[in-house]
Amino acid sequence: MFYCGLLSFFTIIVLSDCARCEKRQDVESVPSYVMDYAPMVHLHTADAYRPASIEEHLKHTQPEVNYTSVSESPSPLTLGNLSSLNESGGEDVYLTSIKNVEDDPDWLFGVEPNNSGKTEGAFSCAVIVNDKGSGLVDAFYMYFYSFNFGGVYLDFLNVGNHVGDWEHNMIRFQDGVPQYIWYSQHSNGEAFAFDVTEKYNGTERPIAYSANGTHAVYAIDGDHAHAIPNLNLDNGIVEDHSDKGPLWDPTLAAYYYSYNASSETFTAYGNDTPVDWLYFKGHWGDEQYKDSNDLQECFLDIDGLCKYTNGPTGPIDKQLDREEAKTVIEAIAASANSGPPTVPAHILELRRRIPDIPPSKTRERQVDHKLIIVEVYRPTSLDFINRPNPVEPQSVPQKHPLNGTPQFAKPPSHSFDGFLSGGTDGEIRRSPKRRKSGDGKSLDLPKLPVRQNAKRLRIPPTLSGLHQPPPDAGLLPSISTEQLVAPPKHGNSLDDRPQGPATHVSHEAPSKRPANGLKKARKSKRNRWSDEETACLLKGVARFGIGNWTAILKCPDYQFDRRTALDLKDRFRVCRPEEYLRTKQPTGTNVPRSNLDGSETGENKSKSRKTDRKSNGELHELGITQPFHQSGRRKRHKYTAEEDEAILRGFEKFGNSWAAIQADESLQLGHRTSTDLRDRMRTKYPKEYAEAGLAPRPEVFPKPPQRNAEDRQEEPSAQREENDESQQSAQAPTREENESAPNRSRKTVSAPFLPDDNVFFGAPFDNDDMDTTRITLDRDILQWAGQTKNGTIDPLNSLKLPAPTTISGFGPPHNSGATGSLPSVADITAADRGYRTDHLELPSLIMGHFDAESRPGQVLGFDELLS
DNA sequence: TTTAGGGATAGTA
DNA sequence: TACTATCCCTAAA
Repeated sequence: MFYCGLLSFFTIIVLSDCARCEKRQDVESVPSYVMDYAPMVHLHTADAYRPASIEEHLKHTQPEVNYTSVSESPSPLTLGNLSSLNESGGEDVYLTSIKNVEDDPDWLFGVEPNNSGKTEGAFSCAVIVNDKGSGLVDAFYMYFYSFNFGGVYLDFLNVGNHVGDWEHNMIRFQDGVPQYIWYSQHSNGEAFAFDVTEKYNGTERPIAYSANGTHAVYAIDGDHAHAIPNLNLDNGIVEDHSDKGPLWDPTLAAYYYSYNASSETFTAYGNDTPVDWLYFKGHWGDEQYKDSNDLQECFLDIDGLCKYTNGPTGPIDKQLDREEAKTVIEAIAASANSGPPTVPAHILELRRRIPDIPPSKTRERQVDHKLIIVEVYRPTSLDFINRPNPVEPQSVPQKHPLNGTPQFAKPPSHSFDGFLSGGTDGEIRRSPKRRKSGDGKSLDLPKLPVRQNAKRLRIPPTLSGLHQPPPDAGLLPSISTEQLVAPPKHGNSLDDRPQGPATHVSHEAPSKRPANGLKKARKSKRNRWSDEETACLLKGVARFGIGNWTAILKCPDYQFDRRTALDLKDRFRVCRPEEYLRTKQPTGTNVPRSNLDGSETGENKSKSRKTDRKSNGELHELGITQPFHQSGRRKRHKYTAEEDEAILRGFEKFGNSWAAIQADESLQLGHRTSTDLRDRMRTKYPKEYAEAGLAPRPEVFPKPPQRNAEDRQEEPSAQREENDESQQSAQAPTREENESAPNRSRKTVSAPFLPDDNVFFGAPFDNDDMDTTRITLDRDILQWAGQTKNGTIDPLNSLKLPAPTTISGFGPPHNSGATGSLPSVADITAADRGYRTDHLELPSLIMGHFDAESRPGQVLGFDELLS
């Protein structure tokens, strides 16, 4: 922190390195294996509530007992004096938000991890090491968030929100070797043999998935059934959702302690690390709001189904000295045979009022002087842990859910040591269902379940490539008359897409068409956003996050009128300027929704028309009650001169071994990914990149060539210079160059451009006539293609494209007859890549490489086109 | 596991 | 609206 403060003007590289310095200084005494095996946490992409500064949290809360401020509390409250509150009420103290939490104060949202995974400036993790002797060490990785959003159940029930949220992983080591790992989930959790868990990027560090809003920690991503605290519903009704969102490395901004269980004392590893706060016995958030509180909503007035619940207690209450296996197993076994079941009153009440709620599935037991609720039917925790893999049969080799690597193939052979006795936010809830193996005291841990949707559809080899425009597809004339529209200069935008299959022949009156068959470009008319479209956009952003424009655009739930992803972004920027700007602000800053109510005051004043901005009230009317969250995209970081220099040096040293460049410590590029480095090299040093035999990035949509000197003269000189430079440095290599380029595994074949004096399809036309838009093909075209083989062209064998049946003039091609359905190459592609399922897109005709002597009316083979 | 190819989005003019 | 830089996804080696 000290160094960061002094050198704040330094670059990201330095800051990043500083983060490592901090870590090293603070953890010198921490057992190395505690660091080496520390979890990496995938936050949920859509989660608005990120890890938060433990210290900062205190600045925005005040201690209350029974909804009344504690008069004798120290001021200010700090991590160094927090435990003094134990004198004022102990467990009854609630650190209560000073401001209305529904005004979305900044601190509630925590801090987005930076590129290094660090919550910059926010210590949001406490690592607590309990050395139990005889080589047995439990390491707790406590994660702190300032707010827990309980989620919406049954589509209408928002319950379980609370200020403050502590979750954790615990790893049990034997002689420095990790044996088991525990993931805390609500009032319970799961344990796995350490070896079977997913690891981070080639390291030994296990991955933990933090659920959206609740921050429950899971071993795999995807959906996870769980229970509303104190209420059990059928499996699947209530779910946590986790995904591979931003990576958080909790160790980069953490406090480190050892814990002596016999004396119940904490000792900091770092000299300046505050310790006192760990002894605080109270709650880290507000006490459950009373029914009379405007913020509180209890479903059917049932106390167990309230929107806001108590804030949690802290690390000291997480049972830091967990029991040995035998004790726990015996205790649970005993629990299964004791007493009649007791259904909590609020569940009975709910059931009485809602008859179709499933019958009671809980039983309460006293175990180790604690009340536990046993879930009779729903498999959770122990049941889950101790059965063989519940998802995949044992005989089926396990595959990695994402890349097929058999990381989880190891059979579950580890015995369960039963450190499950703790790790709860309150009472312990366990299932009596369990399967013992061996002597009944040792229980097998399962393999991790494989994500249900892990299978990835593949494109059949013969059609592979159809999902991407063939590099030379531009040689073929457009086959869609509806696309024969001279586009704007760079008409590659998605709003050029027709809404239906594009192979349909236009029925437009011929008189409206110029003689060359091309429609004149329509003057772009302003396409105003309708209220319906705007509502769709806002709902889409609430659902997919700021930045997932394409996902919103493609979602069939939302209707847009010829919009592009860019349009969506621009519109959102107009409707909610401050929230959009939040994406551009430094990590960790949040614009509270209270400042987004449409009023234009102070710094929030926006240029956008007030009528276009959407107030909180309007959002509420759309059912949007939560702040918009970010997409999982990393924040952009401009490359510094130092980085560029280092990349160039690295490239000279390692060539295109980007991973080696990244890993070279002397280059200080570890904060960029290897692909980032490739991208930057490709962008910044196209010449060097190309000279090394690497294919420059092809134009996504080839621009029309400069046809003659006149055109060039009209071009602004600066632009021309730029083009000249880029042509020299980044121009696609010629075929010869391609063939001579060494060590190139993939080559880019660029569409050849017509020399200046060539004739274009026999008809003169100006720039406006040139079609640079994508052709959008209906998937039926493939069937058509299959039917259109003749002696000259086999489209599927050449470009896998239908060839035009005529090239005379530019009238509608004779391809309108095929309307049958092709099952699904498009679907396969779309399903695989998340694209629309009804179209395939190809670049359209730009400048055909036609010889002036080509004969109108003749079908040319692809080879002829190339020749 | 790494790189290549190229699409998507952010940011700016 | 246009354009580039950066980030991202995925096929292929």
